[in-house]
Amino acid sequence: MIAMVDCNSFYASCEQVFRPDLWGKPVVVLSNNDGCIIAANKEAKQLAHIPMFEAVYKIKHILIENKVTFFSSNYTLYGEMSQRVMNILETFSPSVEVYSIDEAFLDVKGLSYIDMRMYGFEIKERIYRYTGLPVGVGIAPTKVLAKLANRMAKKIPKHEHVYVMDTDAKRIAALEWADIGDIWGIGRKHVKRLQAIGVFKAIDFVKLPLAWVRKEMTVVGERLWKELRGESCLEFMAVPNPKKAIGTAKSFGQKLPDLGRIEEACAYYITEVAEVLRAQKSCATYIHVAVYTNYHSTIDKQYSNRITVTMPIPTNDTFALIAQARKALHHIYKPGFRYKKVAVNLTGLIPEHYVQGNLFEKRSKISDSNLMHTLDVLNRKFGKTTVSSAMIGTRVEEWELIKKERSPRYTTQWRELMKIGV
DNA sequence: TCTGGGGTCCTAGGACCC
DNA sequence: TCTGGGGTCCTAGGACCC
Repeated sequence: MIAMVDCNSFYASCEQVFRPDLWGKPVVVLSNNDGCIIAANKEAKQLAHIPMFEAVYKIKHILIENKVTFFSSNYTLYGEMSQRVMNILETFSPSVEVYSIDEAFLDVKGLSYIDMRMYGFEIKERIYRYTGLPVGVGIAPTKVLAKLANRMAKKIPKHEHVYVMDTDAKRIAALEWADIGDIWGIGRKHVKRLQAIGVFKAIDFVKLPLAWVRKEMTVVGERLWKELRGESCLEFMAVPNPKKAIGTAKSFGQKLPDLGRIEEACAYYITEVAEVLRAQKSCATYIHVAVYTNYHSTIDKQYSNRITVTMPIPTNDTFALIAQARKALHHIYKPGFRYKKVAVNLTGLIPEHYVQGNLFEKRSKISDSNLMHTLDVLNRKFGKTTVSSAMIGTRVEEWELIKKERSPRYTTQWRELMKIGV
């Protein structure tokens, strides 16, 4: 059996933990740049028609009329709260797969002597008591079924956020209950095609011939089909695989016509991704750089372009990566446009001790790992850009993201601790 | 004026190798 | 008349997830 634990309206719940005055009230969280809605608690979902991913400026009046509190996203806070939840889960099973910032699978196959429903409630209650965050727990024989059990735990009130699918009769009942689009891994496109041939419920899907599923939905669909029938196909990954790509692509706070600011933003993003790269002890072979104008705009001239460069020797040296990214950017930048976004992506990631040198470059010239290590230590201790490349410049506020309504970073900054009383 | 960001996996087709 | 067969690597595009 596998348990699936996931936090309810995670971002909104994190905000509410530190704001008792908002308990029971509608709360939404906005995307980077305060562009659209990415999370809403159940009060906000009930209250008004608030479509997820809707542009904020279009529905701002609805939010204000309904007294919905909105926050800019505060990933520092969410990441740290997530860590707390995962730490608690580690005490429930020796084998935990952290699937996303707010979800994890627990391998519970060795716990057959325990009452699974009690176990689920214990998880739910302990996490709430220790963190203030509400969670749902679904327990079932496969991952896809555990996801489904988790959904039932939350959607069917009598289950009180804990549901155990431990018999075949319960599995069949679940498949009869679930719409095809409720199944993890079946997205919009497939829902349309399935409905077109009369498949509306999960039970209809598992009755389809496997050959059809394989042909129309590839091996991905085949796995889902088998998992829903109780045959486990998705590997349990207690140890995460190293990332195959590390990238970032953020919109600017304002549109930028000049190469200078874009170069600075690009250098900054490279600095960020290079830190992640070193944290997983990898080196990158390729850098992809792309620029975009605002494709929503009807008045701006549109342009976007991308380029891939190969590093002479795979590296995780921030300065070497910035130098190459800068050259790449010069290739694709064209004057006369108002740019909205620059994206950088590192791929061809290999473990740092497997890096193959080449005859013509001296390795020490390409990378100085002591320097990088010192940089990481300093920035971790004293703050993000305590020591960084001068390419980043000093005009960060001219391109950085807009976050007007960000809550305090209660758990990671002394100056932003929660205050009680007057 | 204002519309997110970071990922994974799979397949087909082209280029190339022996 | 008749022009092989087995393979790898890479990229772009599609679909999906949170």
